[in-house]
Amino acid sequence: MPEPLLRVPLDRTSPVPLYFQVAQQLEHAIEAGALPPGTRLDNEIQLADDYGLSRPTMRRAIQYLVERGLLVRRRGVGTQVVHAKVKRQVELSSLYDDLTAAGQRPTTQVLVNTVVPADGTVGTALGLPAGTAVVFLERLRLAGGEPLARMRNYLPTELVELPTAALEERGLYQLLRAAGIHLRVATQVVGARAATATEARLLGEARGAPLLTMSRTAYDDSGRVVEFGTHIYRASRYSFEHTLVGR
Amino acid sequence: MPEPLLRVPLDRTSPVPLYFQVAQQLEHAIEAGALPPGTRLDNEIQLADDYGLSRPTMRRAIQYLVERGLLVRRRGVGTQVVHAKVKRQVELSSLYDDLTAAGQRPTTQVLVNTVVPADGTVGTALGLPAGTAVVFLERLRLAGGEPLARMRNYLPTELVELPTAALEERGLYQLLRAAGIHLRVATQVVGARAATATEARLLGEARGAPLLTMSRTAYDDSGRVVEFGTHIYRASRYSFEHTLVGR
DNA sequence: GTCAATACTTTGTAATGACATATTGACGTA
DNA sequence: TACGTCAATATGTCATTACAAAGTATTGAC
Repeated sequence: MPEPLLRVPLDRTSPVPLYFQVAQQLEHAIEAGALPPGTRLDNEIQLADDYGLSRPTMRRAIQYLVERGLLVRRRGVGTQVVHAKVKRQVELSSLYDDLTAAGQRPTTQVLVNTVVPADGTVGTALGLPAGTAVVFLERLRLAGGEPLARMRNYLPTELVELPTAALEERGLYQLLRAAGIHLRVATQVVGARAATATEARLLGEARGAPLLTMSRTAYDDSGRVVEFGTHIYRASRYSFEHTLVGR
Repeated sequence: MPEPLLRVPLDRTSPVPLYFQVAQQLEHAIEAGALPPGTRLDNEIQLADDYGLSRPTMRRAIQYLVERGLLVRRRGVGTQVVHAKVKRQVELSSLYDDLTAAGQRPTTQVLVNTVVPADGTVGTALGLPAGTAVVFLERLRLAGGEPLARMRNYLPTELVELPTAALEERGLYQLLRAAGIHLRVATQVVGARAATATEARLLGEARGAPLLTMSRTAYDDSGRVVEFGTHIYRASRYSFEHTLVGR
């Protein structure tokens, strides 16, 4: 199958790496339907030649798309398009970011912003002895005027200043980033349970209504625990969606 | 910080790639605590030299661990250990595999194994016109003798033979793999809702009890839809756990 | 005509060399 | 002392080359 892709020439003066330029061009071609699922790409030597690149650079571009689930490669066979559109890799993002990306314009009510002694669960999650003072946030997140989630976060006190006004304007992760804290890894658990009376009232659901629960521990560049959160979402208005890539 | 790691020499005759051997050694050292979070590794040139490898190979080993969230690199600074233990990357696995890996010994009851016409939802998910005949499976998964999930799967008829006896012995994904079908990409949505009376009875929960829901569309090597499933899990006994890696 | 050995294609792994760029810290000067 | 500059250090990008291994197709023998 020939590839008469009209290609934008690469910009070697750009700070954007060549492999990334190529990967993006391919990704656009796939998303635009120019390379429908099942298409076999030329072999990497040929492609490298077409683009005027070396084979490692071309491989790197292809590898990037393989890892994102757009392409599949098999030795002796070739490279094929698997999937036209990837929702977005599971990534370390916040609810605020997700909603903003979806054009939802989220708002936040800060219910609690104080310092409390850590209980056992919070202590172990943050790697601090129980009883240590930690920042405790409780926030209500709304989208389109409707309550969506109640979020509870615990952070080490010395980490960053979090004024309530700022938290009503921006997401927690945005504020952390602005403070030069780079989140790198997180472990999270997603489950479900029934709403208590208080939770139901807050979220505008019936008592006993099913809620999605998510608890997350997020780590820094340097391995420090930055944040531990336990959140509840209205199951009627929210779900977690992502793309998995195998092998 | 020096690195007097006692290293197993690399096996150049092994079919296991050198970069992977190195990555595993580092991973073990990190998990064993020999390289606690925050440790700065030697620079990659030094490391390559220590192992007797070229820089690209050493880079590849490090890169692998960076992508899994164990290490962090910053240009001009160096490579640091972030996190000692990674739960397990979010991967394209089946409930059966997950339970087996956790040592739970799952069992399966096949409730329905038949061919039905696809309704609208199933049709669009599988990319077939509504009304097309598709294989319909309904299975009850138990762990430790207790019901855990009810799973409904829809598959194209021509894909593979799925005898009920085989489905009681093995997981669906195992059977697909055995038939030479390589799952590559999947998109899934995790939510929650209340159990209907029938569902509650089947799973041994009270009516209205919160359930975790997961629907997944899984794709082949070549981009074909292999399977569409809508599953419900007892929230009291199951949750989704994974590690996210940022940036 | 069938089956097995072989050749070819394509990706996978690895080494070597070169230059670019971000970061830190030290040094020197105002 | 404060600030800017520069050097040292580390990772990031890219090219070139060679060989290994897997999968497919072809060819040849029986």
